[in-house]
Amino acid sequence: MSARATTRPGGRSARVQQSVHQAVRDLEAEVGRGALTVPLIAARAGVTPSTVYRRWGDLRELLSDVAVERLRPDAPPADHGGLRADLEAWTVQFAEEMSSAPGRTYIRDALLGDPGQGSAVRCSDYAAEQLKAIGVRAAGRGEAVPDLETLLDVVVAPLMYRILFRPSELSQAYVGRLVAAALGRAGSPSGT
Amino acid sequence: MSARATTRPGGRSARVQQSVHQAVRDLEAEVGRGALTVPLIAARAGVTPSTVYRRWGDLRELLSDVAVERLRPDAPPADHGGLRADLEAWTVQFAEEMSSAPGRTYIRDALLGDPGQGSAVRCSDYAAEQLKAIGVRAAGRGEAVPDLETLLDVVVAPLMYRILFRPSELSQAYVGRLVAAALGRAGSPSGT
DNA sequence: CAGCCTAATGCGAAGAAATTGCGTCTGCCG
DNA sequence: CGGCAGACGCAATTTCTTCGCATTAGGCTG
Repeated sequence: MSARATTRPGGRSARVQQSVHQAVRDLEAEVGRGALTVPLIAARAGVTPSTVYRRWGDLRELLSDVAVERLRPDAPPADHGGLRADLEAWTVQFAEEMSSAPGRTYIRDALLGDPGQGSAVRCSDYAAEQLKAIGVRAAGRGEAVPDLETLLDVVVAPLMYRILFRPSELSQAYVGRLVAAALGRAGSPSGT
Repeated sequence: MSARATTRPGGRSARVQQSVHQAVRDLEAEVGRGALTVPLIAARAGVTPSTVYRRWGDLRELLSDVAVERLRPDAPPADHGGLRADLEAWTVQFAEEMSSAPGRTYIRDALLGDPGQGSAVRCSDYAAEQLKAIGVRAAGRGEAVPDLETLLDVVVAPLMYRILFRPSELSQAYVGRLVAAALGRAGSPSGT
């Protein structure tokens, strides 16, 4: 599950976590991701390596923790006045962010670092929350809304599959087809 | 791209590669995946650690290489006399293999161990080849065959997304719905 | 078939990273 | 105000990683 904020903000643990996270982000930009090591990060954060090892276990879990933070949406999905427009805009932005070089790195870090897959679940939940918000808003307008599971299957899953397994271009036309396919199934339940 | 067989079978390089791969498989079963280290593997394989580092770079790439081998299909998809039956059987088997504990481990190793994503592409190609074989056979029977890209989007992608990001149960009913969705789109092109 | 030539491996040392025990300190709670 | 549990710093030890150099295997040419 990686390290979450266990103590209140202002406590020492919280300060250490924040400091280490910041050190990772800084060093990622300065020396590149490949050159990151625990001792290096610890030195920048002003803590000893053993602290990092005890809190996060190893470098991968720490990077996973940081990556999840970066993948967290910073705002609710933009409102374009209609389900199709909202969904298209969100999907385009999502595809661009995730298929970019940094995006791919964050996804891989998030997936790789956490043995219990907790990080991966959180990533999926982020997308699900955004889609759900779009759906709720559309339902408020009286529109027929596709099932959340269907959206994940038809829109998110193909995008992520191509990003992870087939590093090719994701054309806007392709993204449009995914959205169209999702809307064509409005209301049809999927489930697991 | 990891290390491939560069010399002919029987050469020393080939022997070393085979020996190291075998050591990984053996030790994975004996001490568990988490306890694997390069020096340990090298000792078992009868080579020096530096040889492993030179050929594979690091432990992750080596594990990625081995994982891809294990994910390679060992036989063409079974023939059940019809497209739907073939597709359903293949999908069920694929889902079972990939969602099992070892399957998930191999996928993660293959996916995340290779910086160039060459391993991931190979994994995707394996599935694509199997699906293509099913399609060719069905076309020979005169059946309408779904586009390969559509199959990847509608069947493979959702399965892999759930396996990687949402470690929940993959019910046979869910697999059946995926196949049904794919057949419902027979012939409609997708593309990238 | 003999001998060269490239590339991969073995070996060993040096440097870096990971792990662990123990003492200290912070900050929460009675 | 004082105790207590958990987290951190420090330092020694172990293990992993990298690198230069010598050696050898195997392919290739004459």
